[in-house]
This record gives sequence, C-alpha cells and structure tokens, in this order.
Amino acid sequence: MSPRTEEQLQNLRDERRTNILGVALELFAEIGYVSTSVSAITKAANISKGLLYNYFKSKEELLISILHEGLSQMMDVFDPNKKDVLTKEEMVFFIRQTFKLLKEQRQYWKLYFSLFTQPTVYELVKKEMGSIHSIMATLFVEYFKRVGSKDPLADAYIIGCLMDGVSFQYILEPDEFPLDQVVERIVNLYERDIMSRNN
Amino acid sequence: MSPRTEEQLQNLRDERRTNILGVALELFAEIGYVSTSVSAITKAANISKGLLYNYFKSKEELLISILHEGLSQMMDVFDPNKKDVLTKEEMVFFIRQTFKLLKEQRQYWKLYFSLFTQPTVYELVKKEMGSIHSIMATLFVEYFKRVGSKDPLADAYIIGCLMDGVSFQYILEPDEFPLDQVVERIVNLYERDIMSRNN
Amino acid sequence: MSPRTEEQLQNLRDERRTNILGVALELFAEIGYVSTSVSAITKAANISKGLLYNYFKSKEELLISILHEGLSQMMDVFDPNKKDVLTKEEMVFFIRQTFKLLKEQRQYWKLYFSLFTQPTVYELVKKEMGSIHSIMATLFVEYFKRVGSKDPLADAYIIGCLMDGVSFQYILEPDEFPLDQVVERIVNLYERDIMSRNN
Amino acid sequence: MSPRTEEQLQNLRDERRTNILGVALELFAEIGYVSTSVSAITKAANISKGLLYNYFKSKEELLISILHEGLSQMMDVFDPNKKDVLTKEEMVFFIRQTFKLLKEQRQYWKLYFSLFTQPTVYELVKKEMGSIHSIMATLFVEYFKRVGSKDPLADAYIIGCLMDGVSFQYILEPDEFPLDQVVERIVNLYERDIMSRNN
DNA sequence: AATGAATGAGGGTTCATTCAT
DNA sequence: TATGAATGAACCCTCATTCAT
Repeated sequence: MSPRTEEQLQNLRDERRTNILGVALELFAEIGYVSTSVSAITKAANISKGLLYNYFKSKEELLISILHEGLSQMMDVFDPNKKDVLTKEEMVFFIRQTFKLLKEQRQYWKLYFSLFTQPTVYELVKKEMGSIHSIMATLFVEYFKRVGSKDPLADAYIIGCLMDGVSFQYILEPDEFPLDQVVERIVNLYERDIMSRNN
Repeated sequence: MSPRTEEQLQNLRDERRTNILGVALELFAEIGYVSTSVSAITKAANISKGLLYNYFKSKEELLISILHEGLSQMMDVFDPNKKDVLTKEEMVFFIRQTFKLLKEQRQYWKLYFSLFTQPTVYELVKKEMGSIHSIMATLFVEYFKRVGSKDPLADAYIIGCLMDGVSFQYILEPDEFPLDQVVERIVNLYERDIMSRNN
Repeated sequence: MSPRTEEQLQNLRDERRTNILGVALELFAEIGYVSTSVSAITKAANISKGLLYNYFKSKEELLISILHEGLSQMMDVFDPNKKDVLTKEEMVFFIRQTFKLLKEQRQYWKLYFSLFTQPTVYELVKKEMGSIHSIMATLFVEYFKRVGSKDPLADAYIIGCLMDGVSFQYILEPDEFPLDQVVERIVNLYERDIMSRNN
Repeated sequence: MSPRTEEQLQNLRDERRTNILGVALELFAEIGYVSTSVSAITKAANISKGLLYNYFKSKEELLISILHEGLSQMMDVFDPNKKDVLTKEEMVFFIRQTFKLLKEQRQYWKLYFSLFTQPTVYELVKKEMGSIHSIMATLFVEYFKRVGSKDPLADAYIIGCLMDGVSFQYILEPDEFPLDQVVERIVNLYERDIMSRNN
C-alpha cells in the first residue's frame, strides 16, 4: 500500500483535467459561460464540486485554461511568427486551414464567439487573444498592398469579416450551413484576385 | 383636477413601457442579459421592482419584447414583402440601409448577437427572425442568378456572412472599426459585379 | 392598497435592523464572528437569508455596524472630546462608569474582546476603535503626571490593563466573578492615590 | 542499512508530532483556530494531509493537544502543588515568572486568549486550567490575608486580573507594549504592600 | 507509514419573483 | 397603480475528513 508513484498521479491528474476541460468547453459553448454553473460542469464530468477546484482555482481560471488550450493548438497550426509576406497560395491555404479548424473545433469557436459578446468576460478574452488578431491583420494588409488593391485596409477588414461571418453562421447552424461550398467559393474569389482589379 | 382619461392613462403606460424597454436594452447590451439584474433595470428606470412585473411578466418576457420591438422596426424599414426581383441599385441600397440601421441601433444588434448562446431565447427569436432571413436569402439567390453567378447560393451566403461579419466586428469595437470605409468598399465590389465574372 | 408610507417603511426597517443587530451581536459574542454563519443569524432572527443582505451588504458590514452602534453608545457616555485633565473624581467616575457599561453591555464587550484575538478581523476593529483607546491613554498619562507618579506611563498602562483584565474575567464568568466587590476595591485604591506614593 | 529500531521509529514519530504541534500553534495563533485550514498546516509542516490525521484524529484534537502540551509545561514551571503560604519574595518571583513565561510562549498565550469564544474547546480547557487557577487563587487570598489586606478576595482577584490584562495587551501589540517597564512597576507596587495599607 | 485525489456539507452571497400594503 | 420588504433556490467556493493506493 505504498502511495501512488509520481507518474501514476500525473496521468490521473492529466486525464481528469482534460476531461473537465472538455466537459466545460461543451457546456460553456452550448449554454454560455455565465449561464453554466460549476455544479452543471461537475455533474456532467461526474465528479464532486470540490474536486473541480482541485484542478482549477476558479470558474474563470477554468475558462482561461480552455482558451489557452485552444489558442496553443491554433498557434501550432498557423505559426504566425515567422511570416513576413503572404503569397497567394499561402493566403488560400490560410483560408482553408481556418475553416478546417473551425469544423474540427466547432465548440471551441462557439465559445470564442460567445465570449466576444459577453461583456463580463470580454476583457479577459481580448487579453488572451488580442495579439493573434493583430498579427493577422498586418499580414492581410501587406498582402493586399502587394497585389495592388486600391484600399488594402478595407480589403483586409473584408476578408476578416467574411471569415468571421461564415464562422458565425456555421456555428449557429452547422447542419444546414453549406460550409464547404461557401469556402470553395471564397477561395475561388481570392484566387481570381477580385480585390485587385480596378475595373 | 379631473381624473385622467382612458387615453391619457394609456399614453402614460406606453411611455413607461417604452422607457423600460430602452433602459433594459441598454443594460442587456452593455452588461449582458444574464448578468443584468432586474434590480439594476428598475433602478436605472427609476421604478419599483413590482411595477416592472406589472408591465412584463418575467425578465425573459422583457427580453423577448425588446427583440420584437426591434424586429418590427426592421420590418418597417425593409418591407421585404412586396419585392420579387432586386435590381443592382436596390441591392446596393439594401446593403447601405442595413449598415445604416446597424449604426443607429447598435445596442439592439449587440444584444441580438450576444444571445446566440441563450438556447431558450434564441429558438424563439430564430423563428421570427427566420422568416426575414429566408426571404432575403431567396431575394439574394434570385439576384445572383440573374446577374449570371456560377454559384448563386454560395454568393448569397457570402453576402449574408459578410454583412454579419462586418456587423459583428463593428459592434465589438465601434470606435475603431472603419465602418463607412468598409461599407463603401463592399458596395464598390458589388457594383462591379465581382461575383458574376467568370474569369 | 396604496403602498406603505415612508414612515411606516422606515419604522419597519428600523425594527428589523435593530433585531438583526441584536441577534447577530449575541451569536458573534457567544460563538465568535468567524464561527457564526449568516444562516445561523437569519434563523435566529427568523428571517430569510436573502433579507439580511437587504439590510447589510455583507457579514463584515454587519459586524462593523454592531461595533459602530456600540461605539456611539460608548461615546455618549464618555464624551472624551472635551476633556483636558481629569480630576480624581472624574477618574473614579470613569472607572465606575466603565464597569457599569460592561455590565449593561456584556455581550458587546465579549464580542469586542473576541475580535481583538481574532486576527482575521482584528485590523477591522483597530480601525474602528483605535482612536478612543489612544485618547484615553493620553488622559491617563496626564492624570498620573499631575498626581505625582514616578512612572506615569506605566501607571497609565496598569490602570488600563487592570480594567481590561477585570472586564475579561467578568465576561468569561459573569455569574461567578464578584464584579461589584472588585470594582469597589479598585476605586478605593485609586482614591487613596496608591500610585503616587513614593514610599 | 538495517531496519530502524523500535526506538528510532518512536523518536521519529515524536519529532514529527512536535513539529506539527509547533507549526499548528504558530498558525492558530497568527490566523486563528477557525480560520486556519488543515491544508495550511500540512503545507507549512511539509507533510501530507493523510499523515496529519495519522497523528491527530481531528483538527480539534490537534488544538487540544497543543493546549495540553502548553499546560503541562506551565505545570513544570510553577509546580503549584507543594506550596502552602507565599512569602512576599515568592509572590514577586511568581509575578516575574509569569511574565517571563508569557514572553517566551507568546504564541501559546495568544492562542489561549483567542479561544474564549470557542465554547466546545473552551469548556475542555477551562476544566484543566481551572485547577491551576483555583490553586493560585487560594494562594493569593492566603497571602493577602497574611499581609493584612482589608479585602483579601478582591485583592486576589485584582492581581489576577492585572496579570491577565497585562498579558492581553502585550499579546495584542508585543512590539509596542512596554512589558518590562510595566512589570517592574507592578512588582514595585506589591513590594511596597500597597494593598495592606489602611490609609 | 505516507500520499493527495476525492467528497459533500456548508460557507457567504445574489437575484428573479411575489405580495401585503 | 405602485411600492419595496421578503423569499428561497441557486450561485461560486472552501474545507475537514476519508480512502485507495
């Protein structure tokens, strides 16, 4: 009856932690951060209320952990650090990649969108997510400058908004929204350089 | 000092009701529906708690009333019943009109966007909003068919998503988002029939 | 069915408030501030848990209110503002008065002592009560200087400690401690100027 | 590496026990018994929660053990069994000894004073502390009778209260309270037999 | 002997809603 | 019509204690 080894404990903890994060993400995404009670999470995770606080020191910290987890997965995919200028192929890849992620991590993105409109926690999210947003904005503006757009800033905003809008509608009605078809159309538009045409 | 007439009383009630709706909209939009307490509303409206329940039978009903009010105002503006086919001018007018409304009713739209994680309420709103949505969808699809788009459905979705995305970002940061500039660029794109070009 | 008048409401509130303060004082004194739950208070006061928060915005504020109430009663009795130098009669009066108050407000003083030894809330009390203490200290030192004590500071501390000690023991066992007898003996000691004798 | 002998094991246990007692005393004194969590104790003692419960069957038992330990140390110092009548020198020695102990075991006394609003624990302690108390009371009364006091009981109470009061104030603000000076003054008073003077 | 994950009752607090007035 | 005192369920969180390992 010796105590568990360090490794056993770590595995146990990791598993539980991951489980809690998953359950919480689902609930936060479906019914909102504010409306989701800690009780509901622990019930869904089949653990006691107290135990959750053994893993996360508050409901807010749980949310932040979820966001971090998602953010670092996103970073892995995009690795936005090294880039200076986007080629058209990279631009297209980036669009496709974004929507691939959207599909795979639908709930994460639903949570993400819901937080933006939840003033109480918005500040929190902005801090966590702000940097990635601004990096992308810069990349886009540079891209449209290079391809000869008459209003690179507006065009950068437009592609950003378009992706937000598509994401938003897909999240709302994932079963009805023809995501692939719409993405292909968008890709087609940008492959044909619609923005840089002057007539 | 004759007693107030029936009509005067009705006017008073209407005025009060409108006031409550306005105050509640502001708070719901700024603080979030869930995070706004009925107490906060009554304090801001300078009425007693009992009186609010005299006008609305619950917090949720108050929310729904706000949404209805906004919806019917929107109906007045768009009056989508009479139309069969959109001309390009009407399309452009419609885009401009939408963003004009967005600016004027920013708080309403903020509230609207913030509700998508409020399943109970959202279902309700969706049903009513749904009709507007589908009417517009049809108009858009018809429009893109007429101008020779290769994928009218996707194009209809794209303009819808784009408008959603712009609205979303504008709502989040109204002071920083260059709404007019972006709108002009969008209008410009659709005036030049970018979607219907096949090369 | 008109609403209650301002006065009716105020009376109602005052009565309730006083009741809560009394019940809370009793419990805080008997089982300690930290160990007394808000539930216990509301049960003893026969009100709902929520109502307490209608009168006091937190458990801590409730405690502070109790202390204030007691403090202002004490101030009424001692009125330490106007005094410069104490005569012997005033000194004796002050001693008697203190113990009279102690008897009348036993629970208040029990609470008071318990807080001094409850580190969590000590800071709170010190802020509220500190001034009265230092005023008295000064008065005492001046007194012993005037009557020719060889160590006025020590003598001031001694009378202070003696009164604290008597209070403490009386509070612990009010039924067994012969308060009146002890007080008379103390008075007798100070009437005979025991401290100022140099042989 | 022979297995540890029975004796070594016992020493280890004793050491550990003493350590826990010390750490707990410190925390109870500084933070208060109720406000100190078992977790905090085990963290400070650098042991697991389970182990603490191996040594003490509850938080309350830990507290009682601390009090016992202190009590028996006090017994060793005062050894109140053998005495019949106190000489003045013994009286003075006793006073000095008490405050010497107070200084050395400040935390113990702080804890002790803080418990008087902890009814369950206090009853327990009182029973054991009671015997010491009553023995001393008798000694004091006898002493004051012998030196000719007009009210030996009151005088006994007074010296007891005075020592309590000094202890109390010293414990509250050990850095500011001039303990030595006050003790010397007290000793001086009793050396001059202030109580037995009749004019 | 020793660990710390796990429990669940209870802590202080908030709030939508009701109802006597 | 209008008030706000009152309720109680639910909120987030803490903690003494247990127990499988």
